[in-house]
Amino acid sequence: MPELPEVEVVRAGLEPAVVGSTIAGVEVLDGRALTRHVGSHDDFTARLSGRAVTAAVRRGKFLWLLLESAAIEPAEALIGHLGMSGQLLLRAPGAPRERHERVRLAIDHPAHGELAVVFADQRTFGSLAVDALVPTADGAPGGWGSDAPLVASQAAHIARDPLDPAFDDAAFARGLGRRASAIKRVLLDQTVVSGIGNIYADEALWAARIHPETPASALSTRAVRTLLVEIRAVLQKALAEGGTSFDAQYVNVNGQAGYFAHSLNAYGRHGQPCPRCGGAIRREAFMNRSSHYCPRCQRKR
DNA sequence: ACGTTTGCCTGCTAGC
DNA sequence: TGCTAGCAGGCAAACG
Repeated sequence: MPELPEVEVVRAGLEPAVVGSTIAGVEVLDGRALTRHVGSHDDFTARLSGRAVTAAVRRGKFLWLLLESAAIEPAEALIGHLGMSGQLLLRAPGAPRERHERVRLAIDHPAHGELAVVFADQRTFGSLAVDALVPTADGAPGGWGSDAPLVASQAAHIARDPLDPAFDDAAFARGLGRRASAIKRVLLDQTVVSGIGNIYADEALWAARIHPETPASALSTRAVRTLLVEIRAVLQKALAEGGTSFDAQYVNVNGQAGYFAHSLNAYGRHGQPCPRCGGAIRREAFMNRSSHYCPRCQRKR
């Protein structure tokens, strides 16, 4: 389940291979991978063919490759979202098809030669699109990986993520204060703060000792500050460990799993002892998914 | 056969 | 009356 740390691992892995390369060929094996592309599959292919890649950028869980744009205005990007099970893999040219392979790009790099960039996705919630770039609202860089104050239009409504230097802590606190919804739902709302999914929401709330159903507006200033500190800590630790992998669904660009699953304190640990107090971690249905928390050290209200 | 997982969309309400 | 923001529920798809 790729969230910010997993997507950043993918971006960082892609960056040295694709920046400076030219897209030499595009194969669309399954059109469902292009559901977010406005235009036909042929249009997608035509817009990418021959284009040079100048940067690999990420905001929250969105990833985009800036495309060189001598004559094209506004400038464009190849934007991707991995959804639940999407993978971007670097392979040798002519490498055998991946299981659930949807799109393959052939790239040519002046220093590294030819390479295949493969988009594979079991559940097809992920997608790729060629998208126009728009100026950022605050004039700051669009995301990690580029200084350009541009963001892919499909990611323009997505808030900055908590590891973004331009993330506005005060605006985050004001946003929580306006919302009566459960804090967990608000953390999962990518227009409030991006990059957090079910795993890191549960982990950050556990670390901050906040019950997932606490109304966001009921949190004290101090609790909000603690929560933000813990969100950043868990995201950074997961990033350092290469992300969280439970199965083959999340891997880096070389197909390798991450190690953060060993560091989880709450997520997926229902019935096991809370590492802090020894009480049993509880799992509850919430928003069509599961919340994992310690009822003893994350008291409601 | 059903539960699991994700972001996003839709339709509703409240308030200015 | 019309707009916006907040809100909650439900959807898509594949796999075990």
